Amino acid sequence: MTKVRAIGHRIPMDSAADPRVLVVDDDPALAEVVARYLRREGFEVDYAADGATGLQRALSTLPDLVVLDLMMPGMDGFEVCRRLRRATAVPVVMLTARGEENDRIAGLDLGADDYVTKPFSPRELAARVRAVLRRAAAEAAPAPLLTGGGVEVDTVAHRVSRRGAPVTLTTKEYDLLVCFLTSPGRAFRREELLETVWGWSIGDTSTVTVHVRRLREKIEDDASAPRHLTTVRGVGYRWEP
Amino acid sequence: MTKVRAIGHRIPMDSAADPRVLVVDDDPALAEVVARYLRREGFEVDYAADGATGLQRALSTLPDLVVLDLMMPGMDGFEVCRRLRRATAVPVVMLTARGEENDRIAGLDLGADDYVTKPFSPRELAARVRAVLRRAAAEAAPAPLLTGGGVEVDTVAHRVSRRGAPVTLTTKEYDLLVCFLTSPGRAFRREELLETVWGWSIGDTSTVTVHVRRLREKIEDDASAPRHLTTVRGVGYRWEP
DNA sequence: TCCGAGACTTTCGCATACCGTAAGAATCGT
DNA sequence: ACGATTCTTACGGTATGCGAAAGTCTCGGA
Repeated sequence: MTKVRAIGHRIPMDSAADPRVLVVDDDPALAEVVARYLRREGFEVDYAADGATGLQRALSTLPDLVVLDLMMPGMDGFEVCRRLRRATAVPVVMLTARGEENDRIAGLDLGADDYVTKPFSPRELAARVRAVLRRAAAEAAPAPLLTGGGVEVDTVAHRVSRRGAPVTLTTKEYDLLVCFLTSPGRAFRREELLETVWGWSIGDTSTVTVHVRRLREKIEDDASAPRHLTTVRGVGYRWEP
Repeated sequence: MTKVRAIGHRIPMDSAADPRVLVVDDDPALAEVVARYLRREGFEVDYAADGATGLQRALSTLPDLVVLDLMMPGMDGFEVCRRLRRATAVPVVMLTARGEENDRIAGLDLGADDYVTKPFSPRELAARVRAVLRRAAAEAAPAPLLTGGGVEVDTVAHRVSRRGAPVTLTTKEYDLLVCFLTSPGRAFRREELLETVWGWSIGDTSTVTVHVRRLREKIEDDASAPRHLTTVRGVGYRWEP
């Protein structure tokens, strides 16, 4: 995972309950419309009528997302967003007036995840809210990792690390490692590896030997006394977790 | 395209033809004025004189947008809008009498995308119609806001900036960047990019190489030592946030 | 309709990292 | 101790990615 989310942010997908949205707007009529629509769309909606209240509510209830009006008396949307960002990573959707280009840019700078320009339809807002939540969930979802013996392989990012430290492998080394990690403890014959990793049905098995050696050099503490990628004499190699 | 729209709703931007608008109003004189103006503004206009007919027509012809009078004998605008929403996602612009605040709220609540209070100028209505169509098209677009590594992409405005400074990208460069930013950290094979961005199943992958290079030239501090758009040797490229 | 600018694609040469082979050294099992 | 197996190292060929530039394509203006 690349980005660390701040403490306390609930991830909607993880919970069975509906995603909770906090709407902060000084126009009660608008907020009411928005809230009703969002509720019908399956969100649990809370409401605050000004910036200070909204901030406090957000920090205490930790909603899944905050809909934030930009122009408010007292503490405006900018300020709320900024303070919110200090403590949490809760996604924010800004409501801005049409054509406030500068405000939009500044809003992005402050870490708003999306913006909707007034006038907007509740349907549009709901769509944006859903999209942002989807993105946030995807971002928080950890990448599937192959692990074993202090080695981690992120097959999505195509990245390898050993005790947290990044390791650069060549294609063949990578394929070999993945092969071993998907079947830890299993002994692979050289011919088998040649078939699986190289796609050869016949060939010089010393090729495997050399690549295993190179792989050991990168992921073992002591390549001449391997503890994970061990030799099975007369057969081939095996990964010890 | 990431989002599936409700059945049968044409997306105006996708079609070369003029957007089709259905006007539903029980006042033929008013409808005639509106229709004529909208036609001159480049819309294809259909007309229905009452709610029931309008609903049926909307469901059968699937226009790009419906202009709906609120007060009608028989089935009123509320009811039409509600039933329309059950089956389609077609945008709706409501025509309401002045000062009917409750109606306005209820209309939006039912999923209307905008409202115009009577009396209105045809010009104003046309402007609203265009705005709603634009929004509807934007709503169908993928993740509206993408950021990572100091680069910001506004997919709504189709605009890219780096540390706040605007950057102009060509189409392919833009598509590439969007592709990377929607899956940061993920390693893309060249063939994959060729498939996703170019739509080719086979082709010369050096095309990707060259475009990636150009993209680096524009968004990296030092294109020869890329920090975000990195090469994954033997595989392709990856975006580091 | 023709032309030109910009965008896109293809080609080519270069530098480098990678791969496979071979040959000698070391190690293991008996 | 001895043969078989594995390890280690070195080296040349090759694939890969990069950079530059020439060759197409497309679209808008004259």
